Amino acid sequence: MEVAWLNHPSLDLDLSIGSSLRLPPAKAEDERLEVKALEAELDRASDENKRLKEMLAAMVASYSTLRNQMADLMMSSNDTSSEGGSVSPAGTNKRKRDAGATILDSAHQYQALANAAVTNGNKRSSVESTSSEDSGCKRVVEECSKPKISKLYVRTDPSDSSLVVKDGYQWRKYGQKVTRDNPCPRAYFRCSFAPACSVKKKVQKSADDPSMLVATYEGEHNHGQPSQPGGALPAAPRQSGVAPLQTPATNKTVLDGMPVKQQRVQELESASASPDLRRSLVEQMAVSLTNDPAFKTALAAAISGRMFQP
DNA sequence: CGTCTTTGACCGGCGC
DNA sequence: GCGCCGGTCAAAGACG
Repeated sequence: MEVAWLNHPSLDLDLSIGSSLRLPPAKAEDERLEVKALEAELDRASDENKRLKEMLAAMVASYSTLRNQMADLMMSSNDTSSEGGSVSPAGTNKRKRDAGATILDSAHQYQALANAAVTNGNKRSSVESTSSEDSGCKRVVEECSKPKISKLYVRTDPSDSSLVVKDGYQWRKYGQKVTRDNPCPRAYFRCSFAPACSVKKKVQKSADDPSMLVATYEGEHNHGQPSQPGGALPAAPRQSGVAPLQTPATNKTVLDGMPVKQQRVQELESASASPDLRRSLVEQMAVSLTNDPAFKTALAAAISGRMFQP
């Protein structure tokens, strides 16, 4: 992964134009006032520029750190698969699923970086995303090697012990276990909307980040989304169906790009969409956009371009 | 009263 | 074969 957008020409935010605005001393008083106003504006722009550069530096540093950690994790994963000695804190990584957990955590760290980018970017940017409101719904979907298995990462309140991931479907909890590699319990859910639906869901807090819920979907829904606008939706009092953010079994990823975004826009434009649905769709679109390098480049260009506007 | 959650027991796969 | 561990079952209780 490259950070080529950081080298974008429009990201050269160095403002050294103050000296070119000096006026001859024989100007009228109103012109002096105008010059002062312009200088004040320049000062504000310079401060803004300074803050933006600090944010960029922090983001690059975070990215470098996480990339190094990712490389370490990948190397240790290879080591444990080729050698008997394991240094994993989870103990003996003898089982195949442990290797998968390592990959999962790596993806988790990349998502943490993406979330940090969203948060930092919204502090000063004129582009605001509802996902920065920290409502516990920053999500990303990672495709797994196996078909019909998908993972969903949901940021939630660390103090919230409920393992509920609102994805628009109706789930029935049928078990809970404390696994060896994670002190947080893992909850097992089955789709309760259709009795014949074989989709299962496992939800567990991340061992590294208690504020991150990891939902693993297995199987494929053989019915529509219960909370889809216009669709039949039985009352689900305990688990308020919010937005059908994705169909887990289809392994559609929000990172894929425009087709999903266009679909979300169409859903957003639907007059029958509930406020919760629209909010969640906006959140998903924001996450999707922040994972798009082209969008980042355009955003950086817009920010830098705006600063030089009169 | 129907549905859902909780939780201990049970089952099967895997490694030693 | 035994023990560990993840996943599932099912009875009991909670809730609206």
